[in-house]
Amino acid sequence: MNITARATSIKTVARHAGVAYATVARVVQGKGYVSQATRLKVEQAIAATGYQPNAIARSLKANRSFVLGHLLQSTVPNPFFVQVAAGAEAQAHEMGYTVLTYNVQGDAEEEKRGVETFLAWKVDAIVFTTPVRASNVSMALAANIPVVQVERPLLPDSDALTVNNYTGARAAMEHLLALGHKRIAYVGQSLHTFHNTLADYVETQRYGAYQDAMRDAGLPVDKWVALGAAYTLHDTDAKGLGYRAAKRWNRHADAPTAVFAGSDMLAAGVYLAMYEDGRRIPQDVSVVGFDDTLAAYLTPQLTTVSLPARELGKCAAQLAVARLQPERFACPDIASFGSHLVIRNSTTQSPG
Amino acid sequence: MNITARATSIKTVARHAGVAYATVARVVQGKGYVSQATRLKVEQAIAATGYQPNAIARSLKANRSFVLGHLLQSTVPNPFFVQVAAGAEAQAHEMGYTVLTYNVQGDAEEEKRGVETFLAWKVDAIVFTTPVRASNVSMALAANIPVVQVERPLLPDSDALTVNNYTGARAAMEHLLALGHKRIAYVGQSLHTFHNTLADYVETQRYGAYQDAMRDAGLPVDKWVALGAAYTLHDTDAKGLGYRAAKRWNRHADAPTAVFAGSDMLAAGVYLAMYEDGRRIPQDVSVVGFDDTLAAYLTPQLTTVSLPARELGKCAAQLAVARLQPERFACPDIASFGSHLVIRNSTTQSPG
DNA sequence: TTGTAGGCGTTATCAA
DNA sequence: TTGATAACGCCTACAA
Repeated sequence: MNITARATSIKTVARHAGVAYATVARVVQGKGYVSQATRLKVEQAIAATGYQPNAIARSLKANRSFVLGHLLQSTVPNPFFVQVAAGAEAQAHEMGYTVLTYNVQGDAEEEKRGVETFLAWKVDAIVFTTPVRASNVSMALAANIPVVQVERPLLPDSDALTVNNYTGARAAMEHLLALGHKRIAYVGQSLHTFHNTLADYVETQRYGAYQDAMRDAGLPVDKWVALGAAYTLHDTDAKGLGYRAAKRWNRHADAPTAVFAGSDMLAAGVYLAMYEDGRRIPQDVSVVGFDDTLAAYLTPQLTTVSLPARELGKCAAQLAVARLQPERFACPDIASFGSHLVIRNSTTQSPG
Repeated sequence: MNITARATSIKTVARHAGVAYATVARVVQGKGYVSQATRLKVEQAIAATGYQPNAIARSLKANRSFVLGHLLQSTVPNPFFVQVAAGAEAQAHEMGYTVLTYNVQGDAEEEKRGVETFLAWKVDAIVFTTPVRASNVSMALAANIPVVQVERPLLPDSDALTVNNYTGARAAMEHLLALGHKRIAYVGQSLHTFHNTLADYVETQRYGAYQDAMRDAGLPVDKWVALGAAYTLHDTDAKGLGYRAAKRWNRHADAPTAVFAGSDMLAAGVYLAMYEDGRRIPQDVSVVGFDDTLAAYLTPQLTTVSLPARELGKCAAQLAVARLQPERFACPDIASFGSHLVIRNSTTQSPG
């Protein structure tokens, strides 16, 4: 495998067709004057030599790569970010852009390497879904290219796509309350120890909706709450926070009749604990999840709050491109992301 | 946002330091003779200007990008390929390479665009996990760069990493047989209608293990079999083939006491059907899955066959790099991938 | 309508 | 030890 063998360039084609290579360039790009006869000659030469334009050279010259860099906070086990990525790719392709995806797996140093790689390769814009460390976002911004932060912005200085998690979470709570539940537990991601309202955006909304709903219903806000790691980055097992919290609650005679879990993965752990302790879902205890990732694969299928993952990705890509080519692409509506409750079979009337 | 603003180059640094730009290049690369004094001057200039080497220019010159292109057959809903991708990235980074990941989502045309993109960007090697269409693999091979096909090779002409699915599948069957099950059903991916032994590698092994085990045990091989789509690319719902097959089987008085599902996603569907029909897992019916993706999130936790997803990715990356730099990196052992049974809580003695 | 030539940011080969 | 310069493949004035 001779790695230094170069592919056929515009020059090879030109020699083959007996024209200057500027002529080949004109044919390839389809602009500028070229006579029918020479165009034909060149096209034949291109076919014969199997010429493919070199994007690297083109990008070096144009200072423009038509590539978007997409940093994913993690890809396993929570598939949410992967769904965002799929949306971003689809939208970008439609607009003539390519997306390079870099999985950070929750590691800020890895995220730094990702940003550096993207900057070295002169991507046209960078999307963070979601950023891990604020300084990495700063680094991207310093390159003076469009930056989009999806779902959990860490810095206020760039475009950000946030989802109203409150409405969906509140709807979930109202759903449980309407079913007559009074002892409703919450298990979710703990807030950052340092005070960063931007970073805590999502958790604050989910947990806040729980607190507000309970308070408004005249129910205790702090009695059944477990905060911790809602998404375990490296394991693939339901026996995390949700499992442990539910096991603990189940030891009480007046155990909760409903659990609102801050993620589907936590809900899966709650399922397991309930199964082990002989509490049936939904007859004995109702469960609501969040994210709609695992939900439809669980038995019974999980009532959960759905987020517009794919749309977020599409919007992020469109926003980045709109910043790059405002004359060609309109800025999408970035204020419209909501969450909504999907009622399946894990919730029912409170047993009393 | 002025997208044509160019970043500081080696020239800016040279001017800043009052040296020729070749000198800066020597400092940046750390090779060639540079006096202590000028090195210091240059380093200060680099810091002052915030210079970052331009990978595009470097790659154009060197005809070498230190980038691997990774085509993923799909990323949602089945997370298997994503796990492979994470392994490939980790290994590549260790060897000084970057991985660009391109999600194909099962679409052969999209895969074609992916290969074209990678070739245009002159990636050093291409990994298919797994290839969708043979001609796309051919296209990659035609560029005369290392090509690795992971798990389901479509062409025999390149490096391929395959997993012995038979041993794990056979172990699953022996497990069920040892538990006294006689009416064991199989639900899995249908074979290709066109005869391609390479493409059918995986399915043939899983289904073949079922058939062999049943035959060797003197049990009927064709009685409880459902073949179809084991991974639904676009939906996120358990109500697919596994669900439908189990619902159908459950209508018989002598319904199977065990189900061997060719994927965890199918097993999730089987769970749902059993739940709806009041058949308890594992007391009334045992279930075994394949892939170990959803398994630990299901209730009860699913006995399944685990594949070395991460290791496959790592090996694919190492293999590609070994082909590129045989003097620096050894070729990994590519013949050692096995599958193994992970016994959890979805299997028990046959009820009779 | 076509050809020539300069430059994008590097690296590498010569001279100086 | 340093500097000048020619590529790499492509694009684009400008000249012919």
